[in-house]
Amino acid sequence: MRHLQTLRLIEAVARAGSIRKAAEDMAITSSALNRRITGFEDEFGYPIFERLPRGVRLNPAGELLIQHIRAQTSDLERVRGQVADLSGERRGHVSIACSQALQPYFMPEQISAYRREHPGVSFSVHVRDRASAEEDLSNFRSDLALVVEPVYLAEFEVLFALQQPIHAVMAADHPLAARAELRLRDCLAGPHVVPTSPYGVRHLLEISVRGRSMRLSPSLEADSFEFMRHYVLHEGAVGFQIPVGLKDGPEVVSRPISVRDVAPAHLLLGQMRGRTLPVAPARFAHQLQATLAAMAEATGAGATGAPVR
Amino acid sequence: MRHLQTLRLIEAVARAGSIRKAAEDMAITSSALNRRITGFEDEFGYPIFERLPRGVRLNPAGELLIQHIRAQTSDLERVRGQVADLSGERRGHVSIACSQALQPYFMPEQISAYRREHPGVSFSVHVRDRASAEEDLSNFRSDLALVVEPVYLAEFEVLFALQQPIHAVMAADHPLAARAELRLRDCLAGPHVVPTSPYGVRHLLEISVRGRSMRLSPSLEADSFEFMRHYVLHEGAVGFQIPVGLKDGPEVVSRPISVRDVAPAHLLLGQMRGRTLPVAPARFAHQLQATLAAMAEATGAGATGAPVR
DNA sequence: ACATCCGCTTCGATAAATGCAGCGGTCGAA
DNA sequence: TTCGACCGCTGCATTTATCGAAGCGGATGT
Repeated sequence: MRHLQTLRLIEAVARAGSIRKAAEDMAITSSALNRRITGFEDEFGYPIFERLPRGVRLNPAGELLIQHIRAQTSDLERVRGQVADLSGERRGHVSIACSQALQPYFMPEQISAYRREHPGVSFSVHVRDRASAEEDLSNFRSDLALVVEPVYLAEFEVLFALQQPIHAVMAADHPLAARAELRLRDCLAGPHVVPTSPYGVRHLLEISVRGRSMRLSPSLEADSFEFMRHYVLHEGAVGFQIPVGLKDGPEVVSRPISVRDVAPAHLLLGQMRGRTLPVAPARFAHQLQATLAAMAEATGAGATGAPVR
Repeated sequence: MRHLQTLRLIEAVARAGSIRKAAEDMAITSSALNRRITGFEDEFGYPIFERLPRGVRLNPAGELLIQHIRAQTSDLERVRGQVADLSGERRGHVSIACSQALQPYFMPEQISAYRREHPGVSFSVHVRDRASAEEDLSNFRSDLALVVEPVYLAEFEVLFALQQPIHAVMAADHPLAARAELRLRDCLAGPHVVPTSPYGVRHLLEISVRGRSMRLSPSLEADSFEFMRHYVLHEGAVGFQIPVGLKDGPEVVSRPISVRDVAPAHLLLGQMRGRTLPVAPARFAHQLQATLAAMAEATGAGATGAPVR
């Protein structure tokens, strides 16, 4: 799309922070790029960058504009996908931001299932904590987000919500593994490992201990659930995770913690508010909804859905 | 905005129905225009026009694209307005589709009041029947619509709703003018004039007589309320209109018809669903809401509002 | 059969964008 | 303070893209 070239260049400059750097990225000379920027500002009527001694930065007008540019670029992609769709072929790209819990089992299964039906659709997966997942949505870096306990719900339009009780994760021979359901107090009595604070599970644990006679005193904090899942084997410690990110094996098992102690985690599927998704992301969202609804059905957990626009 | 030139040309071709005609409209040669079209189709990946013996027409892909183009053009206008707004100056353009009833008094007053505050804002007013007003919204030809009894509410997002009882319009010396409230039967007993069928008032009258022992037998049908308002003077007939379009004078007066006979008309202010309005239209919508709410307050009529996004 | 209108192509002329080199300025380290 | 690095910006020659004029072949309606 050549008519978008100037807009792409503007975005590159905003990203690089300097015209010369952006020029290198985009493989043109800085003079040419500079003239395109100033030329655009002239016909736009207002400057969009403020000139600093060491480069440029978007001014408020530029922030407004860059948002438009991103929306516009992504919308053209949506149109192209719809056109491809009515030519019979389903192709396109799905970009999804998701919590780490979905990394090992859920997302790989879902994506490969979708790609079996539509091999022309490619994916990009961004593992994000709950705050930056939403940021990805508003920057059009991701079409969808599947997050545990999102933070700012302003720009986040919920497509489906599923509750999952927090599970304790431990070695199969851990004493607590004998029980079917655990109390939080018992989990915290021994050595335990918890995620770092940006994560939803940690957030829920913090809330649970607050105002009670319990305290998190983790022997290990980590931002990798995968790491923690392996670590519990070595120290006989207890970790925490939601069931969607778990699969009991011969070595590691998980047991639910009573919802009297820890509120269930909300797993939310969402998109940017008001945006019309391209065909492929919309259909993939449908598939996710269906899968999550089936999981809710199976476990009796609360779930609510909304149609994907 | 030069980078939009190709898109504008595409729209011109779609409008003109032929490349040569559009070329003349846009003051370039048909060969240049033809190359831009085919060039765009090439990089877009799909043809967007179907070639007919006597010209071209958008194919389904083109319909999708033209919708994107319109949305994109209008959104850039919105951004520009917001930028102007944060530079202190309020300027921009408001395009509004409204029912004929609002033509003589309401809209002129509202627009001049707004322009007293913001002289930089220009307006275009399109008088539309209730069906085509909504069509205007979805084609981005109008930012706002203020319509009596809209038809298809799918793309129409209601910003404010006001109920107004139908009034009978007649000469000041008409016998019925002596009463404070009229019955529909009395109005239809003598000669009466009614709007043509696309209009909301006619619609409500049709519903009222249906299934009762009354019948519309208009001595005159017209699509101009202004014309009808003058006509009642000559024949001693009764016309129908909602109060927002009326102002009693020495010659012509209006009297409400009992709501037992005719349901009140719904006067709806709306925009295209999901669209973010530019600053000027959004503020003007606010003003309209306030005025309509005050009218509702004064007459005790039902009204509901929603915030303009 | 004929004139008309259409989309599309060719080709030389024209206008626009680009690369190159260089100017003046700010900043941080020597 | 000096010096080098990096910045945005600007003339100038050159390359690249775009345009206008003319014409071709096909479909249409008279």
